[in-house]
Amino acid sequence: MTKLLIYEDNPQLREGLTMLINGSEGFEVLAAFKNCNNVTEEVSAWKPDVILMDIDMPGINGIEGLKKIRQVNDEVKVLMLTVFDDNKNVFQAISSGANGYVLKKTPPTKLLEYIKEAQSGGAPMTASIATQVLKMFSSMNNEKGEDYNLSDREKQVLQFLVEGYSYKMIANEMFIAIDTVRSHIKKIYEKLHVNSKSEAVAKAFKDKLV
Amino acid sequence: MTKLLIYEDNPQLREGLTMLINGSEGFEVLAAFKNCNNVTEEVSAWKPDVILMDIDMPGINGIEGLKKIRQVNDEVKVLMLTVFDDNKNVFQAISSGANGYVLKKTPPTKLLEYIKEAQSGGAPMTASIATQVLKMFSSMNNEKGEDYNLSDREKQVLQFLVEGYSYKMIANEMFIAIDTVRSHIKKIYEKLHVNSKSEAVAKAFKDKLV
DNA sequence: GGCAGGATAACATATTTATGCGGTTGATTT
DNA sequence: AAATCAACCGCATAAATATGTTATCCTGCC
Repeated sequence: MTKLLIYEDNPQLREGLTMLINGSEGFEVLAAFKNCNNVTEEVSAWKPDVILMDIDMPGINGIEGLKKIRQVNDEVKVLMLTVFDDNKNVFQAISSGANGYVLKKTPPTKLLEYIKEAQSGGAPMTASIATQVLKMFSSMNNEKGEDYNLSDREKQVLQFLVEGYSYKMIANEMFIAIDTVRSHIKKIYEKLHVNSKSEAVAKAFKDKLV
Repeated sequence: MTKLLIYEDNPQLREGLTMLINGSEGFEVLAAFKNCNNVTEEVSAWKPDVILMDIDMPGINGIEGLKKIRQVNDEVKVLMLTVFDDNKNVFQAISSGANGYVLKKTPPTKLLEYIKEAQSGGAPMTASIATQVLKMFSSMNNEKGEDYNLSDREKQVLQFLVEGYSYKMIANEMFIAIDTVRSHIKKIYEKLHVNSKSEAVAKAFKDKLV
């Protein structure tokens, strides 16, 4: 038996969801609320398996509600419900620990599937949402432009620079003379087209060499 | 009619997939290949709607195959097939432009659904994969952990440091004495708990202060 | 009115860094 | 056998950086 809580400000939809789910084999709605004012206490008291959370609610919205829940409970599965596949909300919800993200227009049978999927550890998403997630993901990955072909040793040295080591410390760590460290670093600067330690560090971060 | 290409090195699975899909209403396998050696030409020649791409193949693997495809075609939907939900591969595939990612053990009817979903612009993912994607997503968004409450002026100075400016240059840019720059930087180091320029720069990148 | 804190500035000093030059060794390629 | 190149090391010097102490001015706050 899958036990649910529902948070949805629209009375019709709230009733509709409750009826639908209670009328289905293996599901039970413990309670349905019209706002998140007492979400922390309610979740603690009812101990549901899955929570349906509307995103667009007056007062405490769904994202904030989700955050409140996650402060006290990392186990319960939270399925976000929304009308639009709005980029910003999707991102926020996901990074706040939502387990799934589905549009309200999802057909009833599909919704029940999604709930089951969420409960069993999946991450149900409406197709349009999933696509967005992948897009965001791939857009933030700059596939490390240049290579600069640093030698192995030079890469090691750069690594130490990034970690804030001085020449002396690097020499110690690598069991070589400080002058050799200098040589390596000079070479690194040439290859990276920079002329100071901090520029090299910045470039290492920007170009994801580290 | 959904037209497909299949890339799969295992002969049994390749045949099995082909039979399954050709035996289903509305699907047609244009061709099935055992490696990606000529993937670019093949895709250009056959113009499929969807490509099923095995990840683990000898020679050119599925990820590299995908990249080759994306060099010449951004439209075709590519569905990655894999045995394991291996973290590294998932990330690579997604950021290389895969449209979906499903496990080989997916039941036939489900697979056909996924193909349809991919074709219509969705992003079909096996539950375990979707969960991983969400995890990666939320872990990489550490919404600027600390604040260090740098003053406005200090933030400006840090910005210049990150961009590789020397004290002298910063003094010039900000119309203040070099000793004042020193003062600011000393304060910044205290607040960031570091004691060198490059450490400050590294921290600025890590904590997304810039 | 006093107090805290940010922004400004000067002075001194030790350390680190950047850059130049030179060199040896050993592995790989041609 | 000659050439190339990464890795190693030394010396010298100028510039930049790190650290300390001190002090003024202004603004917001109780």
